Amino acid sequence: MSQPAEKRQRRSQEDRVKATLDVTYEAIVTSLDEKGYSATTFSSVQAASGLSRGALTYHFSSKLDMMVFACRRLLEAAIRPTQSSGSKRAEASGNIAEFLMFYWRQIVNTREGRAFIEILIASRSDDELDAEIGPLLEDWDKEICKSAIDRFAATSGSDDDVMVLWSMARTFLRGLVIHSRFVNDPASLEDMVRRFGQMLAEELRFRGLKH
Amino acid sequence: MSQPAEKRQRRSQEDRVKATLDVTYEAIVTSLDEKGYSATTFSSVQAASGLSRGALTYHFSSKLDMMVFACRRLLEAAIRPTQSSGSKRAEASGNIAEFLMFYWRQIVNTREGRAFIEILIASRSDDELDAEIGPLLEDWDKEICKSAIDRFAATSGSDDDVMVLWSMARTFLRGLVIHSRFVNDPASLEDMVRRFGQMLAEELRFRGLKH
DNA sequence: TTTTACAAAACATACGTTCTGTTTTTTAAG
DNA sequence: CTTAAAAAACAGAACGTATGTTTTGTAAAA
Repeated sequence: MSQPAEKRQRRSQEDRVKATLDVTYEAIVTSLDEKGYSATTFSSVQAASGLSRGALTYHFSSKLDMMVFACRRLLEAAIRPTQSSGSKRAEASGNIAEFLMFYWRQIVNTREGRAFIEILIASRSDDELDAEIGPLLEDWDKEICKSAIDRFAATSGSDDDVMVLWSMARTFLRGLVIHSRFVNDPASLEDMVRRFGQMLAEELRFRGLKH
Repeated sequence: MSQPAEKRQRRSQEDRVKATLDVTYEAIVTSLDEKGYSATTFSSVQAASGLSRGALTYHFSSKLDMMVFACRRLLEAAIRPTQSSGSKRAEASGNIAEFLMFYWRQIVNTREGRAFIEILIASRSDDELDAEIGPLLEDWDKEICKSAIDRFAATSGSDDDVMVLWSMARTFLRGLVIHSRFVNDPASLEDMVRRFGQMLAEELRFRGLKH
């Protein structure tokens, strides 16, 4: 039988694994966002990825393993965009409210953001999951607080205030994902982001910028 | 065999059903809080309630039914305490921040509050659940907004602002339940409640009280 | 005596895991 | 450069368990 020239090319093991893990990650995120944590099964990831059950069980010895893997990548992905061009633009404007809207649209209210919340909620009741990702979350939170201090200054002048205020902002945006259950209009959620942004702007400014 | 005099007394059907449903409700809430939505099964509710499988399946034709029942009661329970003595005391102080702390401690960060969040998150991915409770949530949200207008006034004078601000407060507190995954110390969560209460107090005051 | 309320077993299904093959890449000898 | 053995990557079936639901049987109240 003839086989297409561009297919069946020889790939290194490294490339094969990377491609498989990338596809798997996307499938897990999609499934978490659309079906939730408990309905994110080997079967659902299989269906969303097109991979075989064997491929999944080869790379992940258990569902827990799979979720820890996804969580690690999600944590990385939630740091990277704040160093992107969109972020820089929002930061350059000096407008805290605008930056918060960027954070809502590009980080929290995304497939990845919602998938992350599914894992967070699941870890509340799943002791094994909590034991695995708990330390990761604490470390990540500290890192986020650190980079918040680099980016923001509080009107009070206190760095502790910066950490508390930015933690509050993230807290609020995650709560907004839940609040979406009560309202039909996404615009009203963005109104709340704007409103919170105004309140936050009273307490926080970008470092190195005159107010 | 002798049977205790106080037991085996004749009860009306109505009383029997009420007792069974009350016990079931408490068991569902406990299970939702401690095990999460997906692990809240007929078995787990059975174990937490001491009831038989037959008793549960008699009153609830499906798990969905059971959750809708729990959701209805939770929504009622989330309105009642704001008319309690503790609430009145916090309100009488005229201190918005204090009232928010009351709301956090007595409503959101409770077994019931966390159980409710489990249902909210589950309804994000469960279409059948969403179809059942979606309308309930919208109605309930409107009721909450209404009573917020009765209780609060915005410094801007706008009733819409009252609704938005109090929705934001509830949103923040729900987000705080998620944020508890990142921090070990419950006190730091309460610090955030206080801080948000300060910000809220700039925008909101109790009606009928001079500021 | 009929209906309501409860009890408990039976059932099909879907899950997480384990296992036995097969293909692909790597390693290393000739 | 070829080629055979070894290892890694993948494919898919098999297994035990727990879930939601249905069914059949019993006790209490109307």
